[in-house]
Amino acid sequence: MRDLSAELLAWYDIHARSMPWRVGPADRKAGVLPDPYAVWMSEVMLQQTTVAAVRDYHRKFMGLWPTVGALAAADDAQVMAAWAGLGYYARARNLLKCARAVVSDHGGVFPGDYETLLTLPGVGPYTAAAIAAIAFDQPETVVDGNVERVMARLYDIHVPLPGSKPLLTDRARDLTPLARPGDYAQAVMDLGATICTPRSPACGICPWRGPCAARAAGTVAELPKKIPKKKTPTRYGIAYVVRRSDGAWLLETRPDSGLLGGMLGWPGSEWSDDPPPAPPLTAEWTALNDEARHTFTHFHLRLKIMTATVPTDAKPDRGQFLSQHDFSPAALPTAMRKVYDLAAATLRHG
DNA sequence: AATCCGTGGGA
DNA sequence: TTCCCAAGGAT
Repeated sequence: MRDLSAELLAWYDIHARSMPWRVGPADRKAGVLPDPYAVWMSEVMLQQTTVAAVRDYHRKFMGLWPTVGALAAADDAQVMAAWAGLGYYARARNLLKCARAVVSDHGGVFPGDYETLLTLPGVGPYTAAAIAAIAFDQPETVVDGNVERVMARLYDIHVPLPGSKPLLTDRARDLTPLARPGDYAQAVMDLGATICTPRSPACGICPWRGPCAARAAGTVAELPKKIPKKKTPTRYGIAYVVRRSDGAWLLETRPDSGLLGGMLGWPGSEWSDDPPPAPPLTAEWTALNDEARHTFTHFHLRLKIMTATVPTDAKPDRGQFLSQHDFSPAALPTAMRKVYDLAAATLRHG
């Protein structure tokens, strides 16, 4: 078989995407490797998340916590607030766990081998391989969504995902070169992100157009096959936005596990499959006409919003008041921020 | 093994 | 509007 990796690396030398946490192919050839901490940070943020969304967050985190030691010593709530809006909040909790494990178990230095990386919280097969290859030039094979798509097409594999993952991983591993493994890992992903895209791939300018089996078979557009997913249900709930007369907001920190775990949010009802009953007519509550709508990975959410203003000696059963000074809507996950955006207009007072 | 877990952009 | 999708991991 021809050395496909050489053709891809030649393409990468010209077309590599530039990112703040990356070291370009020219510098890498001169022996320069990126900061493992910055690479790890980028890889965790990039899990199921677009490069465009990650850029600002990566810059913010590296500015606030420039080293793994600084992050390990950070306040949990500040890290969660900084992550707000990026999604998949278990990543933020594991980010802290991982930083503290690196400090306590590895002397504050990121391990460079796949097996050890795999033991760290929030670091799975993909991320361990990515850090080992990109930050330490170890010949590990990254298999993300891009690589799965590229392999399925290159070898015209019609077995649907996720069942085909082991097969696609084997193919990807066979292609991984011993030379320039870090560049190669980034090259395959760049190819998938810019040429071998899910819709309307640019096969005409693909460095692998010659050996691509799906292109020869005319099946590129239908690959990779995937198990169809069921449609997302809708759930309903009520959010209570309570403001004290001194301007403080009533908020609660959600439990560490589950949806929006560890994040700040409004007290509210459970979210159920049935629309909530009409609110009882009382003088104290204001029911907003608009409801907050938000779509999570696996369900749509519609939240009725009830607002109230209470005196400074009010004693809430749930949550705690955050002063105007301490509260920022930017610290809320998006679903909760949407509630704030709708409620705040009715709760502006001196 | 299958399910859970966010978000924003694009077709 | 609706659906798909993006550098997955934990349970």
